[in-house]
Amino acid sequence: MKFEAVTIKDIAKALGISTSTVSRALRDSYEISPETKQLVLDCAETLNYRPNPIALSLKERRSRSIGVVVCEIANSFFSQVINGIESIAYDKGYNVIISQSHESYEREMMDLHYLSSRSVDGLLISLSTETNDISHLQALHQKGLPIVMFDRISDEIQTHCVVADNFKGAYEATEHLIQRGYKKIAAIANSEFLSITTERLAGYKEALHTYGHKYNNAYVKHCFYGGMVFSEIEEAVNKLFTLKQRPDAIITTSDKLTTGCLKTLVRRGIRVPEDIALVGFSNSDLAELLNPPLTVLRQPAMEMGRDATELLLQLIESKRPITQFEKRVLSPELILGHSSVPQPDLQLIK
Amino acid sequence: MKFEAVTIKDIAKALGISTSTVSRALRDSYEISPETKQLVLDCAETLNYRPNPIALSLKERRSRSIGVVVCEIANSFFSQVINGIESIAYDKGYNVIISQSHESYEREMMDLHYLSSRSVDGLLISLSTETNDISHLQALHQKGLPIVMFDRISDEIQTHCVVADNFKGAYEATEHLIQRGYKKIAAIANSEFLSITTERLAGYKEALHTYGHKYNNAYVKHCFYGGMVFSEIEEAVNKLFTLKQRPDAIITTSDKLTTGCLKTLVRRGIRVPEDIALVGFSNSDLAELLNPPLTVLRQPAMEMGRDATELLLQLIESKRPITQFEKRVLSPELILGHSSVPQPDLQLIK
DNA sequence: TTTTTTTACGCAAACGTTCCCGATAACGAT
DNA sequence: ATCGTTATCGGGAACGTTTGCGTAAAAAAA
Repeated sequence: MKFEAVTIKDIAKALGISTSTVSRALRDSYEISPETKQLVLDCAETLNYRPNPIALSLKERRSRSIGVVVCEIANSFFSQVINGIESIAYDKGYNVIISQSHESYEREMMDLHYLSSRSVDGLLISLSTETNDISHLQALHQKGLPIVMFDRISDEIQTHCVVADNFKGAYEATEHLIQRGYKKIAAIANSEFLSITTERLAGYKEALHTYGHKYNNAYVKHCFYGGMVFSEIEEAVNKLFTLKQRPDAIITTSDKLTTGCLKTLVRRGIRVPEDIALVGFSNSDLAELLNPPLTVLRQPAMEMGRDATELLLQLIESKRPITQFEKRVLSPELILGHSSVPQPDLQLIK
Repeated sequence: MKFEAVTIKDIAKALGISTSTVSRALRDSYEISPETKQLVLDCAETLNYRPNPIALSLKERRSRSIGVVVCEIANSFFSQVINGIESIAYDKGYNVIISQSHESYEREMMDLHYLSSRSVDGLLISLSTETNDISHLQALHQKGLPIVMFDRISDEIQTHCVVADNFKGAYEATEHLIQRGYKKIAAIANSEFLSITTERLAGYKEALHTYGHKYNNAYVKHCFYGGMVFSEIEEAVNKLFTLKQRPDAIITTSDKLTTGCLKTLVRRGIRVPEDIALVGFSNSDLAELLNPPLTVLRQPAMEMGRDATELLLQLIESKRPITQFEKRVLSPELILGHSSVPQPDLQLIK
């Protein structure tokens, strides 16, 4: 069932020379005569020699692969991030090993353990919604594993980070709703553990404050599993709708929450934006095709992936330990749809 | 920048015994005394020993990793397949390396070369839309690399396959449109190279034939890049709309084509299903939220991934060469939306 | 007691590669 | 003739692990 790969030994044997010579010839060392080099190169060609990356990894003590931990691939934002990661890694000859936490802390730990046992050279991670304690990451980091965090970060680890300007995004989305005349703006957010939750809610609150709206705690609902469990969103929406002061707009803080919220509203027969407006973070390509076309905050996902990977490779390939860390903050983009247009205005559009 | 991992040598040195003893103790060999075993185990524990998988791979000549080649991760169908693949691989201790062809033949070749040089133990692949010649795959297969194909397969390679019942799916979708009263049903399909194209169009034609509709060649448009190039879809739609006998329904044969087609129609201000009906293959979770809610053919993606992985691991772990190959055919599911409901019926629904 | 068996461990090779040290030969300089 | 250079190559250790074989001591059988 196994096919025998051709090694430098085979070339050496075929040519009657030593493996060291073959190795050096292939690496174009100066101490090999041009003739021998050519001989080796030709022989390697005809035998279809491929260097064994595993032997190389063992020798050089690096695997030329990086680990990626995200909560879900089947999520527009993360799959776009991965595209960014891949594009850079591929160019630099690095292998990308992707694993999903499925928003589970336990699973994240397993992934991390798995990746480190696979001896990846570095790690890109966006924390799971359940993750509160990051001592497992700390441990890896202190052992010297280069780590770059993106999107859902933690400042308990001193390293490079790449995030969207969550505060600004949420601020602008809320401001947008206010300017459109909405008065009672609710928020459905992720787990309180997550950095994005804190930052986005802060932007939301700040916008309310700036425009003289007062913050209502009952208007903010948290979905611990970030929408992985659908009933969570249903419950959040239900609670908002049973308030005496029913909100007239909702802002959601992540992809899954946004589409999940819309799904709940649609299934309950609540009209958007006539009954309630909706604006949310989402990187779905289908936002404009939804009913109604959604006003979304789109993160520069691909770019985030690229940036994070560049920073990681920089960390990996640096000779001396790096102590100055960078936090890149990219701007999200507010893309207008119809889900945030109050009824009178809507007539004008249609 | 590198952290020194603890090896069996360290344990051996610490305990004053040989590495072979340590190795055997860790593997719970019968020829090691219980006391020594305990000693080694304890020592490994305190030193936080982790076996080096690279050294193991080199020794055992297997990497315990499988390669996956799909055209795009950011595609509901494929990300769901990957979830299925991952779930099985993870259980069996296999690593999954994902790479994307982005529907490019050249890129697929590079991916394959990369994966094989990475010495994966097996390969799961769904061909790119450009792929016409599969001699590169043949070569790998003949060298003994276990391969399982899924979704977009080729019967030029004798191996396990996992596919949806494309014929039946397309037949049922077309039948559905016919029964709803549509008379002029067009199809927007993928590259003619792809197995799914042939099979799905065959189902489409068969349904037309069964119900006495005659097949019109002008009603079938191919998108060579399967919707990766958006203009392709626009062009296909435009051509259909310039026909003297304008079609009253469209069936699309893949996820990207389905949503791309809807996007084109929406942007052109064409109403669905009032002006034209739409049914397509899609695994998007958002189908029901679209405007209009889409009637889709949903493939059992997760299950396909799981099945394919099981078959692959079976191939990999088999002692003797396998000559009997299996082709698993799973049923897609027709999920009704509003995009395939003629106008009068639509009144009733609303 | 002697012989055999069992128990418990070590030595060393192997996986494919790189690279530090030599080693050899040719050649010019002394 | 001797020496130092230079060019070109090979030997062998090393990366971390497993494993076949050998062997000492201990236990069991004779």
